[in-house]
Amino acid sequence: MLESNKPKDCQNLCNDFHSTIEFLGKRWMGIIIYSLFKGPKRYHEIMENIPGISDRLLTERLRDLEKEGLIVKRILPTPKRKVEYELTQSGKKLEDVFLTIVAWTQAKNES
Amino acid sequence: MLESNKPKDCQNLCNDFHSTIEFLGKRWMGIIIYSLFKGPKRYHEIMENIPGISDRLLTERLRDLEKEGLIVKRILPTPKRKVEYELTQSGKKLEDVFLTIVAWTQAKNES
DNA sequence: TATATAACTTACTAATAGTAAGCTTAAATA
DNA sequence: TATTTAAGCTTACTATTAGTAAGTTATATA
Repeated sequence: MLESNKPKDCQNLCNDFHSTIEFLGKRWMGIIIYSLFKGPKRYHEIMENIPGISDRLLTERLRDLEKEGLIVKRILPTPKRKVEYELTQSGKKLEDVFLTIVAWTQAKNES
Repeated sequence: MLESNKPKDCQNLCNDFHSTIEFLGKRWMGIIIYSLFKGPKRYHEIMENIPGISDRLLTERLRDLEKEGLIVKRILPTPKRKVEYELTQSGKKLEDVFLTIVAWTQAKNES
């Protein structure tokens, strides 16, 4: 997904930016990642953290994130089926990006 | 737009992040802003910079950006109708965010 | 006068998101 | 033992958003 739909005549910087923002910008994507910064979470915990999201889309986004290597899914061998999602190293590094976005939003709302 | 659809039980940081990413994450939004970092551009110049975008969506996004105060539209009094779009102070400050995204993408692609 | 270009607008189709219901496995409770 | 409840999905369908194609207005040039 990060590979497809590349604009053809803009530079590399622009390509890097475009592919990433089109992926991270899909509905709910950002906030799903955001909710995992504090540590691994179970499916229904993520749902509870994100009012308004549907289970269908949550599943779809989690698959996208797995495919891109930003999260890992772990099925725990505990009684009562337990599935956990955790950010990979790559995923965790997005925290910088997210903090910059929050800072920008706050600066904007103050002025 | 930055105001609507707020999740109810996540903290302020999370609200700030959510509203902003849902706005910036709309299709083509990021790359339109990106293309204006180098300075004001005319409608068709933006189009030429962003292969794949349609004129309908470009117009729609430019209106959204105006409404949020991230760009200004300027109709120049030159012969041959000339319209220019320029980032506001708020808009220009997004460059930090964007550079962090590019840096993250490059780090990811290298590893 | 005919054609071209800039910057849109409108109408319509295709893709993506949202809603609602159902499925499966296991544990908890009656 | 039978029934209910919960987690983690899947499927089918509707609504919203994006993409495509054509039309509009005003000036400019051949």
